Amino acid sequence: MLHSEGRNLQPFLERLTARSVLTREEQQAILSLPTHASQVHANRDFVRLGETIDHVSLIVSGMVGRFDQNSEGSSQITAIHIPGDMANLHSVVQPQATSALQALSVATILSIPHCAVRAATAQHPALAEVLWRDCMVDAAILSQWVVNVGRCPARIRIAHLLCEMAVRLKAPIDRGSCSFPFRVTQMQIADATGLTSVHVNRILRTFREDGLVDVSRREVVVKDWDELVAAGNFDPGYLQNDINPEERLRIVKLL
Amino acid sequence: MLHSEGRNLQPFLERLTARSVLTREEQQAILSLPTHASQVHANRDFVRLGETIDHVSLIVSGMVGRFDQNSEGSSQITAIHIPGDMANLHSVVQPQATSALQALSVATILSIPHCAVRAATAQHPALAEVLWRDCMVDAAILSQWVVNVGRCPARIRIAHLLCEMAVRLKAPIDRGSCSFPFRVTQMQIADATGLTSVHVNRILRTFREDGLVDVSRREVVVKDWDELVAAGNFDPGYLQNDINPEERLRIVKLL
DNA sequence: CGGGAGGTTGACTAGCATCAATATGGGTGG
DNA sequence: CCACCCATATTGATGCTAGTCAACCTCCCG
Repeated sequence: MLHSEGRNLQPFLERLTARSVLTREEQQAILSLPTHASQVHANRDFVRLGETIDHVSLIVSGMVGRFDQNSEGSSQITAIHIPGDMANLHSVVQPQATSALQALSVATILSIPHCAVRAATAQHPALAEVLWRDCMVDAAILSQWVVNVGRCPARIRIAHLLCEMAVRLKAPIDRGSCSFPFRVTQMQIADATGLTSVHVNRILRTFREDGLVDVSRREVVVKDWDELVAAGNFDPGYLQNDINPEERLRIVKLL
Repeated sequence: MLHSEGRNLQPFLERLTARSVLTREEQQAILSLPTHASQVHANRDFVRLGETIDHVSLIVSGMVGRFDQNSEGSSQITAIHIPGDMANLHSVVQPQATSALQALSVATILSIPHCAVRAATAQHPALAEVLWRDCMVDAAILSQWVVNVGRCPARIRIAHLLCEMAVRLKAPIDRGSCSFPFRVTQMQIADATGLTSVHVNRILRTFREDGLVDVSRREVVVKDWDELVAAGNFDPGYLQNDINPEERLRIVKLL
């Protein structure tokens, strides 16, 4: 447990200010939140289902999956969180976990006590709305996920996932190609898309053979971004990643 | 457009106070929200995808589906809202609709302007957290839905949907049986579960033949609740419908 | 250098989609 | 009040997508 300086919260603040307008005081309140850093290992819950927790987890490095499972025990990843994401911001208003959290590969997280977040929102009411808003973007992603899993064949589901991750990770596209680190197993892709790892493997092979994208254990190399977007029926609007400054919301009026 | 008295907001207030502690003033602020009533017809969007809206929609009677669709046009219902639900509460912080809303059969809704909701949260900061919390329950339902659609065979998906609706509608269980109004078509069930209407029809037949549950055009008659719960792997915890008063949350401190 | 997790491939199967034909029933106009 | 009509429900036949089971490979780590 290391104590960390406020600069570690900068990515989270940037996430918030990309979508909402914050005053200098509100920004300072975010940056002043107390944190302590820790490492979490892959394949081990650091938040267990049903557990009541008293802190939120900001991801600094690595990726974290939100895991649910059916009664037969087969698991489904319902969200993938990347650095800058608050993996369980919703726990501020709903402390009893309805899903488990697990790193997809080794990850660094910053824990922030609920009470600190609550104190900040009590002092700066607009922050509650900013955080609420952030949660609703996650919900929009989740909603899109239901459509993918419910109404798309495997090829589209996987292509869509790869597109979503590229956009969220802001992988720069250079002459139709891009690449980004993606340290997940095929089994984890299967859990995210509601498929089996065997089938994921076969689809990834066709992607490779078609010159669309190479997915290895450590990274994704997109060979033809436009084709991948087409293969995944991908429309990035729901990610709300490209909001112009003038469209950013301010709910409680500025003084 | 009829102007309606505050008592119409009572079901919504009850929904909120079931999970959160509100002061008398905060309760009054909810009940004083300005509304106007309207009817919406089945199979016609009353909120269109991408539209920017300036009001939220409280459902008074009937049921409303949140519709998404993939690029081939096949639609997926990502949420079913019942009377007392605010179908698009999230639009307060995210006015651009990422899903369409459509009544499943004729429904009555109360529209409430965003500005009124924002004014209420500005005056009573705790309300923002109460509303945020309500949105997060919807998100938990959505998350459960991904698991169902992604990891369960058709029989389980449909049984789970029926169980969820029974619990949310608070259908009383009498000697292992219960029934509740459910005016939806088999096609709508198919859209909710990510199946085809043909397959839904076949599964419903087996339910009838097995003496589990009768689903007609207008209502659901559960013959054997325990068996239906077993068939749907249903655990109602995620609905947070049974929170004891002492567990209700208050985030911003009471004076 | 050995072990184990994860990747790859094949053979076979099952569940659900698709297409198509017919039945039903509730709502409407005459 | 009846007849008609359209949306919905029902049923059958067939095919495809993805699951299952199983064997083997490969790479990474200790």
